[in-house]
Amino acid sequence: MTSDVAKIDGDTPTMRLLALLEVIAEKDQFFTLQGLVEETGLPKPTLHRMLQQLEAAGMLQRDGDSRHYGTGMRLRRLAETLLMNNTVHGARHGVLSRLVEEIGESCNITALSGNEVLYLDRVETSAPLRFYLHPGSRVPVHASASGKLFLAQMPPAQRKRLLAHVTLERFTPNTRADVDALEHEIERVRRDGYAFDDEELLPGLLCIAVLVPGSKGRSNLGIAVQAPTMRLTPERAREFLPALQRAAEAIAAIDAEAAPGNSASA
Amino acid sequence: MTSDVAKIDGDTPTMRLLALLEVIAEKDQFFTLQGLVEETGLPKPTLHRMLQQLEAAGMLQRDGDSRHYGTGMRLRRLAETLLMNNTVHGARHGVLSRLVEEIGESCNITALSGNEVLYLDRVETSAPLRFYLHPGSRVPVHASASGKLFLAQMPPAQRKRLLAHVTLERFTPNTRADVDALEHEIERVRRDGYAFDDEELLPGLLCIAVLVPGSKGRSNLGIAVQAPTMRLTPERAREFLPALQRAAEAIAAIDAEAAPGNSASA
DNA sequence: ATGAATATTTCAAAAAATGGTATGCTTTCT
DNA sequence: AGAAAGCATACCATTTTTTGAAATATTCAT
Repeated sequence: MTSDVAKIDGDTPTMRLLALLEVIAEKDQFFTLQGLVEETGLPKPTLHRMLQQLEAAGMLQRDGDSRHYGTGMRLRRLAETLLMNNTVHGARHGVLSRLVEEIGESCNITALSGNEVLYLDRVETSAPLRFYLHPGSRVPVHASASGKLFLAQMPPAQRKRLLAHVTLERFTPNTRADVDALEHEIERVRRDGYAFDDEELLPGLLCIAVLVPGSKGRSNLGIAVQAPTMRLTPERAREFLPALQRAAEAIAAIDAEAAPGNSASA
Repeated sequence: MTSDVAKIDGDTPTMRLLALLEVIAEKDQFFTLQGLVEETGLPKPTLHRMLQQLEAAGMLQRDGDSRHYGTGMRLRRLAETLLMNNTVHGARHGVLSRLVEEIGESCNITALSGNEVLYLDRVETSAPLRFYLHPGSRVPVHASASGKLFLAQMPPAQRKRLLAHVTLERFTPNTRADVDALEHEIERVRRDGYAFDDEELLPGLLCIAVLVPGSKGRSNLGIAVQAPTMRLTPERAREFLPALQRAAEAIAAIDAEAAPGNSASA
């Protein structure tokens, strides 16, 4: 038989529950306890209890007396409510779309998450030649434009601590793979206010990024343009900076507006 | 500011988590730990742990070193997947099929996701000439009938924020590509209770949509008919309204079929 | 700098989840 | 109809997680 199963192996009950919800969300028809047991590899009594709880909570619904489960109204309403109120993400996405339209290359919004740079959102250019990097993926701090920006604005102690736990892997000849080269580069980034990734992660990929201004000078968001070196040179990339900066400020404005307790209006 | 809050008092960790997700889903702004403490009445360390776990799972996302949380990509994807798949073989799909059979044109169910309209489900007419639009695709809010309905029922502040960050791209001469024209149209839509898309997105495509009634007057679901202008005029489209409305109510009824006598024991 | 507000860690007690095994209910095969 | 098989549900000792008050650390405002 097919082994394309999606075994669940959460470390904690919470993780298991979330993973289970994801499995259930994929279902386009009613499902059974037994089916889930086979699909997830979880013990039957455990799964039974989880489904029972979800049903009691109104998140699932059983098809009559039968043994078929489907999504419940509460779960559907949860999903709808979530998407409906998700205006911050929508607004950010809009800014990103506009930026891509203006400069004609793929752009993304990044955040520092742990020791890595996380792609929060991305809009692709319509040009046929392009790198495919999905939102949700992660790249190392030392080999990405956004990562170097995050490092540059960090207090030295914090940067040192972070770098101590990171392997400076060399991906290409351009990668800043030792601390001295990286610190030197970071110094430059701090002075300039923007960062390049000039084929430091992937050969042929050029990236320029700026920080999204945060509430107190510190920010965890970056915005970046990525393009093949075939189409984009560092010189021309620098011409994108005003547009990038404008987009960054737009995103900062959105976030400030959406942050309760900030000294803005109420 | 007194106790109109939605205290959480789950009996079990699972219940608490689900209730927490619901509270979070309601947020259209970033939120803080402290804010949730006050809103839910849960002890701070407990809540802190829950948020930490959700963040580690990618369900939430923290805005910098700051203390603001927002929804994470995984949570949004979960919601979208759920809404997408939930309909394909479900009762909603049946309603849609019947509607298509009754009026003879392609119909779809839509939802607002972020700042775009998401096609949840679609049933094609059997007529040979037809626009091919798949479920899962997205269209801009300002150039679709459903999108205008969603905008029309939104609180003005939320609509303003959404529109502020959307490019009102002009797809055709009919596109409402500036805010004034759009707001005027939205006013009309709110009055009428239905919306047209009269070749505003694609030349030759006419669309009429109504909202699926939601629980509190607000809904995130729309249902729409789409047809080539060769076959359908706005006048004739209006004749579909009773059938559309009936279908919308049928879908609302399906979604509401959670029996009220199911309060948790315990 | 100082104090106030907030986030995070700690830890022992309490609660819940776990899953092998046992039991009971339904369907299906002969 | 009866028997066998498949599946859902109950049981419960053990393991694991959660809990939340108090303590500590951090950040923010003045």
